[in-house]
Amino acid sequence: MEKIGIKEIAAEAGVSIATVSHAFRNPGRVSDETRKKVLDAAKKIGYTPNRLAASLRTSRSGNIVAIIPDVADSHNANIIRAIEKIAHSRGYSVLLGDTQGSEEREREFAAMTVSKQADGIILMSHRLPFETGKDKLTLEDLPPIVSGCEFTGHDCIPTVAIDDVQAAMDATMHLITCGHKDIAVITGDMDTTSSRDRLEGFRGGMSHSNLKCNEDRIIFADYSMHGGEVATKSLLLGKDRPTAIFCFSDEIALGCMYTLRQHGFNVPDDISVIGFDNIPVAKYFSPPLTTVAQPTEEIGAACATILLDLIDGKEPEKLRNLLPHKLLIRESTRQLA
Amino acid sequence: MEKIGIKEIAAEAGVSIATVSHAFRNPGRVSDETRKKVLDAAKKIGYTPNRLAASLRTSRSGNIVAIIPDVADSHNANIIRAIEKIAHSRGYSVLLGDTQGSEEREREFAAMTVSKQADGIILMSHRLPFETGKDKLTLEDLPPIVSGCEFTGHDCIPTVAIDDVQAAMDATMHLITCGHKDIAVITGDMDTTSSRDRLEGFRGGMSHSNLKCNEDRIIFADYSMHGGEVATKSLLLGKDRPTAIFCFSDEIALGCMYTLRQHGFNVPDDISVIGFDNIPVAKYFSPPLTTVAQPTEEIGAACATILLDLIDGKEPEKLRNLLPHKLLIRESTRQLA
DNA sequence: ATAAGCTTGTAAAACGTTTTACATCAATCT
DNA sequence: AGATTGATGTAAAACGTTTTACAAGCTTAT
Repeated sequence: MEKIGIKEIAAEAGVSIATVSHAFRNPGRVSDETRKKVLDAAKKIGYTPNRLAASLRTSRSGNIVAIIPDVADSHNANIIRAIEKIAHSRGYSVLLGDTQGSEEREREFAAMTVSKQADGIILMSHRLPFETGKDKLTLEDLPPIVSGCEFTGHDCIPTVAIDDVQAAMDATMHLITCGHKDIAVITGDMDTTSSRDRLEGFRGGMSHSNLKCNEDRIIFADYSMHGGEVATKSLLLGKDRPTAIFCFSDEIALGCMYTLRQHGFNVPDDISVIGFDNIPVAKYFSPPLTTVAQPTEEIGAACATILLDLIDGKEPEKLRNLLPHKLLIRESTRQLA
Repeated sequence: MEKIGIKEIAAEAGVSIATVSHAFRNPGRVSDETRKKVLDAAKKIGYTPNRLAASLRTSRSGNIVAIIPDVADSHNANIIRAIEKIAHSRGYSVLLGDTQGSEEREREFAAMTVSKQADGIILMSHRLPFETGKDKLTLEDLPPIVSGCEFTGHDCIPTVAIDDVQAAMDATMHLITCGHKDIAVITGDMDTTSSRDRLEGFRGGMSHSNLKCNEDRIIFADYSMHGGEVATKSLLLGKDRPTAIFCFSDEIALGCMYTLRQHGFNVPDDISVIGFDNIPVAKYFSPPLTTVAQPTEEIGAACATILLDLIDGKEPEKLRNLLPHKLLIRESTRQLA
């Protein structure tokens, strides 16, 4: 299997390498006749262009890197899948940047844009993975980047997310409407803006209904089933019980419901539980989980679309893209008698 | 922000570009003194090597591509995460190849090795993503590749998986030991070797126990919650019910249990359900799912390790790497009175 | 018949590294 | 002293494309 490049097919077709390149990239530039000659030669010899060489020349890698805390998290995985779908359809590949929450790894992955391995970044984190001298950044200071589901605090960065404050308020109001007054919260990682916003939404809902928000009822966890498990245990240590628990992710809710069951509580008879995200398993759970659905498919697609447009030099129309969420009332919450 | 490459730092350090390259890649090749000069200059100017250029020269992209049917599938996602972890630790990045089962996309992703975008392939599919003239392949005919969880039928390809036949037999024997005689099966995609092997294991377990295997009790589905849902509905159409259902994945089992519940059946009181994979949510489900655990972390790690060794030119010790599975008896199966 | 304008093809310079082969110099050996 | 060796630095050739600037030929307009 000897090397086979543009040079070999140029020889085969009896033209120059420039012509071969044009035949592929720039069809209008050559006559139909030569183009056919070239294409035939390429097919005959079995030629596949070397993307590395092309990338080097054009300084476009054709890759984007997705920086995510955890691919195995159901919510993230669904977003990633949507990202990959769009990227692929536009001829890009996606590099997986699973960080397990480590800022160091976020930076390593982000650095792929400077080493030219990637043309842009989709960032699912609340922090910017760069040393930034200044506070006030502009789009020009950064490689093409869009952030998903979290806000970095730099408003020059296009972001796609839902309105977490409003969504959390909706969830809270659902509980309150059901007659719940003593509501506990299990947050995600409070470094994230999503958790902070959701907490703000919760507080808003409570105060809007003139309900007191008992600080002891706010348990801090991280976004995982195990986090929900631990948090719920600590919640159950106290003497009295809340009548409802608002979990800031579905995974947390699953861990929470598991622990409640273990301690002999029935959901929703004894305690109502509401989740957040609407991961695929939520519907199938027992009881089916009431939750606020995020449009994961659309979020991923929007992230990818905006990023690729950015790479193509198109300014994004909006910097702040808020997609609609939706409260899904299933069977893990109930109307209080 | 002007271009900054090896050339600029050579100028800054007052050496040749060859020396700069050596200082980075080949420290022993230059004196400590010059090395320091170079490194200082690099740090001062803020230099990051262009990986594309290096890759072109060395014809090593530093990427591997993971070809998976669906990243959002919990079992796959966990394997991918393990792959990424090992790859990253060895300086490689992983390109996401979500195929949604499409052979065309499998081939597109596999072609990345010929276009030099990737140095190797981790294949989680039962079919080889190449046009192969011959039947009898050797390692030399292929780019570096290892297959995970499925067998392609070409035994020159290193594979890491569990012993699906034995694992399914273990699951079946558990059910039989519990006193079940009328056992239904919901398979995954029967194109896959995993499903075929599991079915074989099931049959083996039944016949080993002198139980008749009723073909009507075998329902074909695909590996998803929805698949489990549909299959279970069809299973419930018949007059009599099996006392146990063996689902070929946990996701199928979740869909199955959901549907059983919807039809008023209690698991495990009315019907026992056993899954396969031990995805993270299995433990948290209600009832906690009895299942056969796959060592996902180890599978992913082994795939990555073997592939990277292969890329480095090391022959794999074994072509067939069977990792141990483990039956996890939880609460979705019960002893028949 | 000359100029102007297309169309089509090409030579050659990039892109930013790595690596080979060679040059230089000092130290060591005979 | 001359030869050998080892350590260190460098020039220059790759790697496989894309793209610019130019050349050649042909058509059309004047």
